[in-house]
Amino acid sequence: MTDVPDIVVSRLPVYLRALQYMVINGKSTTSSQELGEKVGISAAQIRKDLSQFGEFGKQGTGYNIPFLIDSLLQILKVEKVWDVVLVGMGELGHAILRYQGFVNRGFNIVACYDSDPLKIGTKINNYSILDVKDLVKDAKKAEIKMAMLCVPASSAQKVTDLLVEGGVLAILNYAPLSLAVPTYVRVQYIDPVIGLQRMAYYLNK
Amino acid sequence: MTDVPDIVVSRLPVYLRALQYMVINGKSTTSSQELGEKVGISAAQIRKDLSQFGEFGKQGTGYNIPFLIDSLLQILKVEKVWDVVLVGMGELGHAILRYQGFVNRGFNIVACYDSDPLKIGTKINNYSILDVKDLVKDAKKAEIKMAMLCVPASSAQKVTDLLVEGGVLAILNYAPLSLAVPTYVRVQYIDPVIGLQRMAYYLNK
DNA sequence: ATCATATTGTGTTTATTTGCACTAAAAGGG
DNA sequence: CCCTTTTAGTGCAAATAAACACAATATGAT
Ligand SMILES: NC(=O)c1ccc[n+]([C@@H]2O[C@H](COP(=O)([O-])OP(=O)(O)OC[C@H]3O[C@@H](n4cnc5c(N)ncnc54)[C@H](O)[C@@H]3O)[C@@H](O)[C@H]2O)c1
Ligand SMILES: NC(=O)c1ccc[n+]([C@@H]2O[C@H](COP(=O)([O-])OP(=O)(O)OC[C@H]3O[C@@H](n4cnc5c(N)ncnc54)[C@H](O)[C@@H]3O)[C@@H](O)[C@H]2O)c1
Repeated sequence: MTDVPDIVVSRLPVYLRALQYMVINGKSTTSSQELGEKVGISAAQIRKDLSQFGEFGKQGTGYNIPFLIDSLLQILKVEKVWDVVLVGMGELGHAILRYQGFVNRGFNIVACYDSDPLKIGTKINNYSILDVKDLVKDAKKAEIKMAMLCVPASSAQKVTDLLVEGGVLAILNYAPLSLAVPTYVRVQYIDPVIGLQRMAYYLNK
Repeated sequence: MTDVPDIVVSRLPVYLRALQYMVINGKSTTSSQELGEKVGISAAQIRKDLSQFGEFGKQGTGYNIPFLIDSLLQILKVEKVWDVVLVGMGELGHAILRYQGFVNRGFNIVACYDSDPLKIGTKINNYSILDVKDLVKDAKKAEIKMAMLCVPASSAQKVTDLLVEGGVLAILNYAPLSLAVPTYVRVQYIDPVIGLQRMAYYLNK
């Protein structure tokens, strides 16, 4: 458990999402077989992954879904809600701020920033857009560990450096470029075009 | 070249993106070393990946960036622009439709669909929102191969089945759940919460 | 109580992926 | 022209990941 491979960790949120969906559909137990079919991963793989963290199932009967969900929430450290800041209040930043799907999965946007004087001070959904100049200071003060980055590619590295200076350790990057960060900072990339290009390879022209 | 591992293909768009960014910054040659530093992948890995498709560099001098970009565009089949349909014109669908970053990377939204009678027929950016009832027929007729899915989780599988029926072979899914599709159909997932949860694991509470 | 069935957790094997290290080639300087 | 430096492409080894297969155990039916 001290040294779980990244690739195992990366699958856990997918299991969690599928399990939470099962609960919505009124199910209370499942098996590695059934879960595997839902998420497109082999049953053996799922059992191996989970075995990295303990024993959560029962032979013959499978897994109790609420218990497994709870265990995964603990493992992923999302049983409490993390404070997150959002930088870049353009088209995408607005959509993200209005999205209701974060908080019930462990994340709460607590502040949003922009550099455009016309936007700073305006209000959206109870949020006042703050000046990015205050980002480092604010993040340090509130001990913010996570951020979502929605600025144009041209300023993404600059803002990333500010986030790192402010003590942020995890960045969800929507800008279409690779970021340079210290090894202790994690980045996850959201670039729909990368997804489309990965699939285009397999199409016939 | 007939059987390149998925994982290799999945890295190519990342290389491409970094190379295109280098061009913007006025560079015309690079090395596996330099590219590797930009994207956080070892130089050896990059050389191995590219060697799956041919020889693109020159010993001693590295890679000519425009040539390598062109080669990657060919390999990924994005040197032409693919027609894509968008289903689900809510908050996110609107933001995606207005986003200008698709077409210069190989993808063009040609139609958008919704099921809400209040939305069908309304106009956004020269697009008329079409009735999802026509999706299968339209997709077949226009031989659409790619789609972006922005409907709520509760209707995502239903719409997916329509897309498959319409002949779509690649789906970019924004709904927070795993989709069931035939083996010949590819899906890429965009779920920001999954990204955040993957990082939360590494944070200290 | 016994048996058939289901299903976990895991040791072992197999497959895949990455990294290493070297050869070959290209460029530039003196 | 020769030497030094740089760097691609690649065979091989090491590391990592996935699949297999089975003992152990739980359930329910007869
Ligand atoms: N809109 C989409 O659907 C979409 C989809 C995929 C990716 N993206 C990417 O997300 C990012 C944002 O996209 P968008 O459409 O919202 O762009 P946008 O231009 O509408 O918004 C960018 C915002 O960032 C602000 N900004 C610029 N520099 C800043 C800085 N240094 N500090 C703080 N704020 C700064 C701008 O003032 C603006 O409000 C881009 O990188 C884009 O490529 C957007
Ligand atoms: N808004 C965001 O920033 C964001 C972020 C991440 C993920 N998502 C996900 O993206 C999806 C869309 O999000 P949203 O905020 O735009 O939701 P939304 O409710 O605003 O929009 C959903 C749209 O889909 C349409 N729809 C419903 N059923 C349909 C059907 N069968 N056929 C065609 N259209 C149908 C609805 O009429 C509506 O217009 C959701 O699954 C959401 O979880 C959204």
